[in-house]
Amino acid sequence: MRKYLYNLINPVISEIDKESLPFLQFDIPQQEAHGDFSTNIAMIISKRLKKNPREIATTITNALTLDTNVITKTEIAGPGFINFFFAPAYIANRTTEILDSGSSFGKSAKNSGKKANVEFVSANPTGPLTVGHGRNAVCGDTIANMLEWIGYDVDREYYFNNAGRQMRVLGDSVKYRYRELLGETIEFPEDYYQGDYIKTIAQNLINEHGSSLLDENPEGKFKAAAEEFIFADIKKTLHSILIDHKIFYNENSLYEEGKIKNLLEQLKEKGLIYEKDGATWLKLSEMGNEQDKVIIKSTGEPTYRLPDIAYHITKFDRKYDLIIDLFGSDHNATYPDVMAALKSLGYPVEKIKVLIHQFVTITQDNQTVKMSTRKANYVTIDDLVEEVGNDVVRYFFNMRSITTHMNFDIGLAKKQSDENPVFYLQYAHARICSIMRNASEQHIEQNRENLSVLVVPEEQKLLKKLLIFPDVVLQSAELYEPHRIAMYLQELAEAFHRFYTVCRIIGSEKHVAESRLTLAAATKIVLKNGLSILGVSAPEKM
RNA sequence: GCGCCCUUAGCUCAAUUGGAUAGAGCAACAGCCUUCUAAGCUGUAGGUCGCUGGUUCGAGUCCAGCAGGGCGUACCA
Repeated sequence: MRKYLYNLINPVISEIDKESLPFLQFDIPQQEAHGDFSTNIAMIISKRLKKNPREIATTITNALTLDTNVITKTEIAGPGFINFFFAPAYIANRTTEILDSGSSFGKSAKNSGKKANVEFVSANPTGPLTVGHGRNAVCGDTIANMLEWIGYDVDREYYFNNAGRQMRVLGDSVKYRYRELLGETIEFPEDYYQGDYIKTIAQNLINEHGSSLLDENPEGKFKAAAEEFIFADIKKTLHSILIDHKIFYNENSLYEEGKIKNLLEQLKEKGLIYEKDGATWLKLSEMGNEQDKVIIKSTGEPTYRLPDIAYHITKFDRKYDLIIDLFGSDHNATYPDVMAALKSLGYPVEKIKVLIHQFVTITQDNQTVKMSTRKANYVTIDDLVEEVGNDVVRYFFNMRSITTHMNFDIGLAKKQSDENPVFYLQYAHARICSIMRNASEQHIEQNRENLSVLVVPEEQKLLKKLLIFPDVVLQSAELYEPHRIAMYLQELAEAFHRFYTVCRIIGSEKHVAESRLTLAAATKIVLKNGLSILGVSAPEKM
């Protein structure tokens, strides 16, 4: 419908003021009285030509020749908006497009042939995934889904590091528990990993090796066992909320494949690093950032910046057209350094989109819960899924903009799971399935021949909602904003529930019943498609 | 101190990217089930869009300043 309008207006605008053409766009007015679409182009031209916008709008509308089967009327309103009213029958007949496309209604080939990489979660394997990781995990996966819907070939990637201090402490924590379980009296360090899973890992080692590992280096079998155990747990957790990364990229491989060494040589060659106080510094101040930072400590160990830069170079080497990094706000100070270095090395950094989500504040009994993996003070994603189910978890994290500092009340989430908005959407889907079952028993069949009978306001509202779905998907994906899909589905479900209340199918006149059933079928398709982007199931019964 | 983010109804959050009368859910109140699922629908009430200026046809949205909150600001990741 937008395209139709565009083709209609375009020639007229070209004649009045070619320069304004790029600004031509059509919005859906908030108020129904303002029509199905509106454009502010007259106001834009007005600014450039210094003419009265309403006069320009009149000129435009007078120049149009309308097919009243499609557009019944136009009007000029307010300061100079032009509003368009589509013919109800025309709208009703668009339903067939939804039915024909089915499970691919809403998909676009806009980016077909392009490859995207979405890096998310990327938590080091030191403990189970917590509710704190939930937002990153769910939003990352949903963004990947959205990109697939607009044509990208998407790789989901998880970057981790099993070499640093964190992991050393982890291995040592296991060894302490190992000795403890073998009867030794130990004093477990306060800043070591306190979680019970450490004991489980130690017990597993005892079952397998007995006491033969007492002389083993904590960084050897202990760390390896911990990493393996915890990673298996993380993958299982992610899988339970429908997340399966294709690539697990280990920082170690950057060293093993000589990528770190290559990078250092490149940086040296371009004069971007220097030595001071026994450490190697990156000249970030010359790249426009605040201050120089250390990339190799005086101990000879690199800081995280060096591997991070090398890692991102591999993403360029792997020929991605779009590279998405999803971080929590605690990383917001680190990526500008990496970006600056990549830019100085001549990489096309505009292909990288860094998305920062704000933290979810977890509250329990009116108290803020400060999550800490070290202190084993956390609520895990597993706990939450077990309590409320993966649909609620996925919907919850997807329903708010990632820029919002979201609040999550654990008690409320558990208690009010029945009232969670996700059920509102799923209920609409289940209702449709139920109608279809009943209609089938009554021998009412879908029929596209008489769709123009769908002119009741509730039918028209629902139809219009359905038809904008592809636009919503495209916009959400291009803005990397999953919550827009969730908001849209909420509105769609509302439109359906109203339709359901006012417009009966069984018992209505044959043509009406058949057409309404067809409309319900189209609604079912869109609900299911939308829910699948969010990773939420569409139940047949509730 | 500096950087990024946030401040909208009692609570949790939207707002078509600068559009017309700022909207949902929860909580509150009043209604609607002998007909397709009441996990639903209808209605009432609830607002100085943190504050002050500025930009323009038009500002919750952009700019400046101020106040409050979150996250950072390492030779940790």
